[in-house]
Amino acid sequence: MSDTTLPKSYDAHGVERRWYAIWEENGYFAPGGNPDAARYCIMIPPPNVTGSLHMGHAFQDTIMDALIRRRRMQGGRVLWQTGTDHAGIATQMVVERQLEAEGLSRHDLGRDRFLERVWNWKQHSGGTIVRQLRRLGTSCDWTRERFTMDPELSHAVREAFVRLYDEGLIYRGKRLVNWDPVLSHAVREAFVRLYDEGLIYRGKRLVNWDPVLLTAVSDLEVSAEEERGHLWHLRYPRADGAGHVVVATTRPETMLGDVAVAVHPEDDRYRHLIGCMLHLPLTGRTIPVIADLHVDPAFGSGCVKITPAHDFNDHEVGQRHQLPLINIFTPDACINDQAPECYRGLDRFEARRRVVADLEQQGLLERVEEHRLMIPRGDRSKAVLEPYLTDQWFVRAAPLAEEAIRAVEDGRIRFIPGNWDKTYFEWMRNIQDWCISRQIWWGHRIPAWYGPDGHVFVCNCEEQVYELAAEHYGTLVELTRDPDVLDTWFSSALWPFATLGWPKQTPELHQFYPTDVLVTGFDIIFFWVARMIMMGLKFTGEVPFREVYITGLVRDGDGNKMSKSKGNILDPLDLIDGIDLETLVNKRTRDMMQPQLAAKVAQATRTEFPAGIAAFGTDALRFAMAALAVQGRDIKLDMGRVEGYRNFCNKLWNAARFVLMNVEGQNLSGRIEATTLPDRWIRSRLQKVIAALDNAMERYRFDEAASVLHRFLWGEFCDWYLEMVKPVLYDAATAASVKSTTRRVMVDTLEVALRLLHPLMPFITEELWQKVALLAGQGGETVMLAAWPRVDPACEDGAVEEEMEFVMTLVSAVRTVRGEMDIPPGRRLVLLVQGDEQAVATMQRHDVLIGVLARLESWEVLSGPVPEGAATAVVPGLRLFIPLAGIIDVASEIARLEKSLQKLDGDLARVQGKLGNSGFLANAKPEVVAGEQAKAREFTEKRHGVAEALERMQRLQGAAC
RNA sequence: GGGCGGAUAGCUCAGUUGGGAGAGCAUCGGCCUUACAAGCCGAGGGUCACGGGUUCAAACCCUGUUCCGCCCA
Repeated sequence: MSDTTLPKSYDAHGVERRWYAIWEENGYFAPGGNPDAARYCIMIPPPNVTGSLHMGHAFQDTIMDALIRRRRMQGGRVLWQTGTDHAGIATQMVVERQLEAEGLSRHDLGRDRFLERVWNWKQHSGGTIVRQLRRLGTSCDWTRERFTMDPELSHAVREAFVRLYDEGLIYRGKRLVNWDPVLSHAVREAFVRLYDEGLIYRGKRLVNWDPVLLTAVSDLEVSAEEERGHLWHLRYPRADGAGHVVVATTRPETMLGDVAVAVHPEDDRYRHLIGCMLHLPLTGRTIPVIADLHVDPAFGSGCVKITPAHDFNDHEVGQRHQLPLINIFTPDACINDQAPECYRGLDRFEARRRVVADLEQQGLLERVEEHRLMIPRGDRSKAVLEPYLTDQWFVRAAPLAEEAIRAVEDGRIRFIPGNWDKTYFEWMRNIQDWCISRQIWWGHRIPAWYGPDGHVFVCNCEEQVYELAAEHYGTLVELTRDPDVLDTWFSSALWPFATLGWPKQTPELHQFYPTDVLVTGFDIIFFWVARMIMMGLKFTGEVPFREVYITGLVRDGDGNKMSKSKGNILDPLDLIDGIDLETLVNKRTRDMMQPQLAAKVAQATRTEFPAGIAAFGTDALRFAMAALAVQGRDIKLDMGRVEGYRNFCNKLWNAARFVLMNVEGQNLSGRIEATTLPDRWIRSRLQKVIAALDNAMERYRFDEAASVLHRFLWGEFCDWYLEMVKPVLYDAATAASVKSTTRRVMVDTLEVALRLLHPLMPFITEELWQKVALLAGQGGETVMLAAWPRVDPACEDGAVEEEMEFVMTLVSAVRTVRGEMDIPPGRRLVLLVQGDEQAVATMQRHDVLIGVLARLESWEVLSGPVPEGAATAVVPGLRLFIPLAGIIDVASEIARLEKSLQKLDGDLARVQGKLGNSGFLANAKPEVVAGEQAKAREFTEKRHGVAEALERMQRLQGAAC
């Protein structure tokens, strides 16, 4: 047999590398079990190919892996589908940055060669994250790994697009988007009402536009933070010459695109102006004063300039009043030809200065105030976004949302914790159309072509589209393909079924769809979860998952969100492998968006981690994640906890070492007949642990699961059971059969515990299980596929647990006296007892056990008077006296007893108060009353013992004086 | 402005249909007791944010207030 002598402490690193490779090579991650076994499937939220592992992954993937491993051990046919997301903008920017370093732009290469570069990059450097994921021990089926740009998935995406378009659910339209002038493409959620039928459509709407990247961007890619700005108060003269009105704005340059001034219809200051015309300064145009309820009379002057082409609110006002749209910006946010000549070509910020200066010169600038406001910036480019009017493709979301709302209402999908359904309903019931086009190159190109007259052909297949066109025009024509690509979330929305082969009706799709649970953060309920539900229902008729477990965010030790700019990011791998301070500081200050913060970040890092971070190992990190996974709450990462669980790993390691030392080479054959109290006790406790663990896992209470296991293994198995085993095994007088049984119980309990712990701590449990399983009579290649333990009611024994409780209470009482008297553990004590026969008999039964654990010289029933200078303790049924003449510090013993008495008096008063209350006796449940009565007896008995001991001590003190 | 969540030991957090306030870390004291000093044995420490109500009984249920966080407008 293999060498079972274990090193003295657990070395996570070597163990982790070794076992993961073996698991993966042996195909343990693929769905096994027999064909009709219970199915279980989880879809991993596909991480971004350009991404790297962060704490959120460590947290969520730990939870998914624990769920998956447990189901697998239960014999289910289990699939954890994995893969990565192509992350349009992020990936395109990575490659564009590389090109920039070579002095090239994507336009120099052209679309095809650029895409080649991206694929090349993906091939060689992409997917770092899937390698990192393996370090967490995630048991996903890597043979089925998918990428959202795989040919099969692309096919699914086009198929979905065409079907939605054919049903009128996709349209093209102009909308105001948040335009990132750096990114140059339209932000997803445009704030426009549905006024058309058809689920996908194309049109001009306002979207969030990145004027640097020259694309629309989605709300997810926008981060608005409060920044310092100004509020300019401008005067617009009345056309009739009777004075002026004052409007307040944070973006004065947009006045060039104003088409009206709005006031609240009830505002007495301005009611008379409604319908009146104003001169729009600098432009020579005349605009009306209109009344609109959206105006807040309390903000600024109470008059609002309306610029429908450049503001989401104004856009809605404009629609209500049929106002024209005047777009004054080019895509890169310079002033265009719609504005007076002198401003054309100016960058928006330069234009702002010029407009303000010109107004001031004309006496039309009333005043300027300091003002704090939320400025939306593109996540990628950091450019200030502009709401911008562009042609985009949209999905009509409302019709899709109806069924998606119903699915949650009728319980086909359940959120955990449950109150997230409120957030979901709130959003779904006010859902806006989804802008799905992006003006970049990396992504799924929109399957739409335009004929010479602009007619649109939407088709899944390029050959077919020419046939369609030929049919339409009666002759072959040239077609131009739409240059835009789809929002990455469009393909993500199809992930649960596209990865299983849809639109083909594959066996996997039938077996594993709908999936069982989605584990994800609340921050993407809107962007991903809701859309998967809509698309799943639309295309498969079924929900994509039955439960959604929503996790909190992992925050740093101070409760701050982890972010690169704050420099408080922790890499899970650094907790696993450890990292020295300098490397950590470098890592945190490298490639910062705002390099001026580097010094501050470095300083904070040095303060928080003066010695760097120790290596805790994967299992410790995972266990900490589970222990901290409290529902409905963010997680403040407590390094002390992680360290504590590393210690737990070591504790477990040494417990196993001890067991192996005592079991190896011994005869372990024969049936288990748990004869000794500790044996019967630990087996009974084990059943309770199995039940509690199952219960916790079914309720997604990973914190409870972790604490049940921790308490049992450390607090019961190690602290009590293994200590109690020693006298049995080391005493030459113990019968061989008893020793043999104890060895069996010891190794069996450990083996079962390892299986229970495996979903949370896969590595150390595998390493130890390999050494322990055979000794415990368990076969099998890996703990991964060992059977999940079941409760054996025959092993449960309440009487045994009670008896053990008594022994433990007694031992603890002696230890407390020892501790408080500062008596070294090495010194053996004499114990005298006085009490009822039953308690004495129990003591006698466990004579050796008590003697060893309490470190007694001897014990006997007291006959005659209590010896002078004895410390006293009282346990149920017994008074304990420990003669300490000459050692005992009378004063401190008196203090100790007085304190004990005081506490007992308090307890007693409370209990007797209840029992003296007729209301309590009449209304409380009988078992509660009985419980209080028992407590009263116990406290009274104990109080007598303590009071007498106190008197004796006081006499002794008096005699000494 | 609307919605959701939080406030319990020095810190991070549990507390399951209302019935003697818990864990880990930190602190203090005693220990190298032959698995483990990443350990062992003890101890101290809380007006459960604040006010009112329901109840025999409230950390828990209702209500109001304060403070903090997040989402939406």
